Amino acid sequence: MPNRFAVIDFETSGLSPTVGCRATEVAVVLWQDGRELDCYHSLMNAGVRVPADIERLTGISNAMLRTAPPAATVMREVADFVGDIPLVAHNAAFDRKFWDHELGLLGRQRRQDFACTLLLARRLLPHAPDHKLGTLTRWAGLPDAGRAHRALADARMAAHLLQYLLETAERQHRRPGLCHPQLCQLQKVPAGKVSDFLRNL
DNA sequence: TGCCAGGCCCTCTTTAGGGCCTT
Repeated sequence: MPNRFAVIDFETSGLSPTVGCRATEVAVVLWQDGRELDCYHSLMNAGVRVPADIERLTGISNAMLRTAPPAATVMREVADFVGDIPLVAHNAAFDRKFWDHELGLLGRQRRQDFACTLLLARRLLPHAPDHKLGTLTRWAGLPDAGRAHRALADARMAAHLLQYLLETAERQHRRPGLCHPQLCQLQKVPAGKVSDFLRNL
């Protein structure tokens, strides 16, 4: 059975759907056995205005969104693309709440858990300068995937980081090929118990 | 005009506070 992951990243109009923020761009990288198999990427028009500071951060302008496909169309496509493949994101709590919210607007529900490269990096890479996606990418010497804070580049960076984390677990703890349920368990283990947890898997 | 969230994790903690991350 191949070890497959759907690594997802949203760009949004703000930090939380609970205050009216919506997704503006989504990308999913289908990652299997250390390489990208396929990807989905689209801007999405949810009918919200992007604040100027977020326009500057992401480079996604309101003019770009006016001509983007409707959010509902994009979400149907990306949900069908992902299917029941296990999801991964950097700071998954953020992407999970937008995934759940946007699917909810379609009357659909999430079908799988999220693994989080931020939580995993805090456990497996405790000596990194910090655990921002960009910092970890540079610190670990991972490939430059393009402009940061665009969904496809960030999803590709997170996919390479996931691979680096899997290889770190293999190199440091002799645990090859951790699967998604094991990653979801590992990300909740107290930082001082990582070696014990991996040894006893 | 400026601000808005929330889960995780550490510590000067646990009857709490604040930094880290995401946009």
